[in-house]
Amino acid sequence: MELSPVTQRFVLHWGEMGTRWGVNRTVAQIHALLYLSEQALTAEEITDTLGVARSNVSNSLKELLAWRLVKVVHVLGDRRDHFQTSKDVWELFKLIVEGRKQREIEPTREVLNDLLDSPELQQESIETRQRIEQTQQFISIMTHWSDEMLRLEPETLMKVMKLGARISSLVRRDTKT
Amino acid sequence: MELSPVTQRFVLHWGEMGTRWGVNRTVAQIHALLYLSEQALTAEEITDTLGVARSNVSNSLKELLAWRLVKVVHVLGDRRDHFQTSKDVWELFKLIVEGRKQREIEPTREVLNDLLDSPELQQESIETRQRIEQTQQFISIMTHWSDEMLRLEPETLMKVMKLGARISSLVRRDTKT
DNA sequence: CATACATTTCACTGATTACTGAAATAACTG
DNA sequence: CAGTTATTTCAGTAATCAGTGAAATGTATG
Repeated sequence: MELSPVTQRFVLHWGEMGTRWGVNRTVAQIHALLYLSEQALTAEEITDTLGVARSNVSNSLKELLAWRLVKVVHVLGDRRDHFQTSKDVWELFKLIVEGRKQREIEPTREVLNDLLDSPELQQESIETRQRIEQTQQFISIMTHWSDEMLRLEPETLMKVMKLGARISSLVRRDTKT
Repeated sequence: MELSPVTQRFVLHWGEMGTRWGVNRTVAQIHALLYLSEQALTAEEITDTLGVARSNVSNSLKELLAWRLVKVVHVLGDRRDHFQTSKDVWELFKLIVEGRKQREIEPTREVLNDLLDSPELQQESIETRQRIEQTQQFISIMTHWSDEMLRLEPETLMKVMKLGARISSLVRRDTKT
């Protein structure tokens, strides 16, 4: 499959950024490709379009499936798997945040809890103890809040965001009572 | 400088996570060390404590300075630079979000704007054009919103977060009028 | 301004991660 | 169930990134 100029630039850029986003180039390219594609694509088609090894596509798709960013669909009369991603930016965003939370935050939270439980903690200065505790609390509050925000209806969330900083007046009014 | 068990585990873990957070191990370790340290430390002290090459510390500190996570302070009667990081989780969080926005989002926003401006765009299907446009809009809204949120007073932000999902009722009430 | 100390640069090595392609396995079809 | 097509595994290679240590550069002080 030949890519149009715009699609090609989009896919290549997404690939470049992939590294910064914590996934490799191929994974990001495949996701970009599926995102712009009208139909679900087979691994073979992806391989041809991107010009990478078949096995690379296979592994990358597995990673995208693990992130739940891509799912398998089937086409009548075709035994091959076809792959598809959501076209809904919000949905994608949620999945990405969720994934990153699992990989980038959860392990740290566990370690911090562990440290706060450990008997050696008593040997530390008050400052250190406080700092670890504050870090742990901060992470808890942030993850809890982000969970709640992502559970809201997109429209509601949109309203909240549109409100922006003016939220502060609302909050002040609300908590004053 | 010898590290206590708790500090050591903290520093090592922070280092491990560094890679997932987009910085290398040493950078993350140094940051962790400064975060728990009562006083500002010299590059030499950091080198000894972490057991890495002096030059590695130098480069890592430079990276931390670029993130503005660390700053140089001076001690009377000592010509060496001493390095310090904020102990305020909020402040650190803001700096990290800001840095990641610059590195992970800004380039994409530019490319998308570029694509939307390009003459080749006309060759694309309506669906593709819409998808790119939605992506661009989404990024704009999100970055603008996060900018505003991070500018709020920590206490205000705290209230907003404590409110959590109940924000939706507030918003509904507010926009109904 | 010479010396000593402090810091950075840079070429190299080591470690990690991404990708390939052949071989193995699995899944469907006549 | 033999043949065909689809998919995955895996060992090897390529590419990238992290870290080292010697040499070069910079900077304060007697």
